[in-house]
Amino acid sequence: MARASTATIGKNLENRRAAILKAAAEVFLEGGFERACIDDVIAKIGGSKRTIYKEFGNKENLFAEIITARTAQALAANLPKEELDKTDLRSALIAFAEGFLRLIMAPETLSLYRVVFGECRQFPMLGKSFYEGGPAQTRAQLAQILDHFKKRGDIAVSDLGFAADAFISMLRGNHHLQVVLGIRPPLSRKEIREIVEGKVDIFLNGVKARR
Amino acid sequence: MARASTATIGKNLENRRAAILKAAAEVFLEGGFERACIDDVIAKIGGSKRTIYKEFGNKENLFAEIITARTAQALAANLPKEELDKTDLRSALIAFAEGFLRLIMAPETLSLYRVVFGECRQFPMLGKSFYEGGPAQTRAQLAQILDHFKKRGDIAVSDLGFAADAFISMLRGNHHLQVVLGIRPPLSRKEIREIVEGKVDIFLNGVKARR
DNA sequence: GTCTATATTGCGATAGAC
DNA sequence: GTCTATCGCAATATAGAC
Repeated sequence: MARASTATIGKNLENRRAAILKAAAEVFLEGGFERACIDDVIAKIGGSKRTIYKEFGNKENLFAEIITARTAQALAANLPKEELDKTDLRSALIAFAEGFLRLIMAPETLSLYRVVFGECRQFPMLGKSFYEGGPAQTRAQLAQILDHFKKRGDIAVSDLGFAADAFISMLRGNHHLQVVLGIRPPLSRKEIREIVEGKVDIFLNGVKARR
Repeated sequence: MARASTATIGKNLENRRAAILKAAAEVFLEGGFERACIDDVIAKIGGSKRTIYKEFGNKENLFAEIITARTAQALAANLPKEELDKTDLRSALIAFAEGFLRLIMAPETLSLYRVVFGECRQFPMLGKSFYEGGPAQTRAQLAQILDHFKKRGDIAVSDLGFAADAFISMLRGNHHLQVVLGIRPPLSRKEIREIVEGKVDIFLNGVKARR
């Protein structure tokens, strides 16, 4: 669109590549692949389209690099490994759950969700790399935590992968759906804390009345 | 793209409008708004683009009509209302859950998910109408079911909306995520049945060992 | 059919590393 | 000074809304 006025032009190749990736991520994550345009990337950082094409070949490659990089980054920003020996099951689940909800409520994660969902049909590798880099890792981490407490005798179910799946998806909840869809703002830390306690209790004890 | 050879041309305006909506739905749900093109709609049903623009004004209106219609349709195809008096809590939840999973695993529902997620940022009303027409209805239905059994004393939690949310999102699970992302095929009826039983048991009893 | 948007390329000019 | 990446800008080509 408009020319860049005070453009940040990278001095050498490393800076340049990084600047391109950063600006392009903003453009692609805002509107998805088709709506994104190379001129808008240039408008953000200045310079020549030629450089982008020399470095990435075409629009698809640039897009793919951005999505995989973002997925990996979300992974890295993931939940801190607690010392499980010093805590109990309920506290461990609460800590895990709060970290997870904060992660999926972050604006960058939300954009990633929208774009990957919207583009996974046209770019099948996106769905795969997103799932492997994100949800699969989260599930594996939680399964480990559950395993720790199962060995202690705190957990009664046999299939921990299944239980981890159940808990994680329960945590996402309609809240996450609403936030992704843009019909309510991301949950605050306080709201997260309240929701997490309720869900952990359901996960641990169920809703059935004890007779 | 290519011309339609044996095109189904509607005789009157009603037929024509319906034919346009049907063909356009396929085009829009396959690739989202930007990738969809009016020429592809015409290629499916024949006739002139002028008719489409006369009837719907522009691409956005056509898109919006399709999405709201599809959401309403998904709602209509929703879970059958059981006679709750003749069954028990566990059976009622299983029946509800199987209906829900079959619904969200249907190809048309999956396409709707992808497109609405991908476009909700650019068309905020999409997110709202989708949520209100789909997940909100489902949640309300389940809350009613839970209320019935709570009055019977079968359920111990107080916030039934919260519990309904927890159960529904637990049902979606990573399976739904994987299917939407295209990294595994939709669950068969048999797989649904097995998964549902496990999740219902977690929802009712929790995973914690009873001491 | 008209007109705009945009991916992609071509090429001479330039600027910083050495 | 050379070298090389990048720039700036124009040109091509095609798609697609209307």
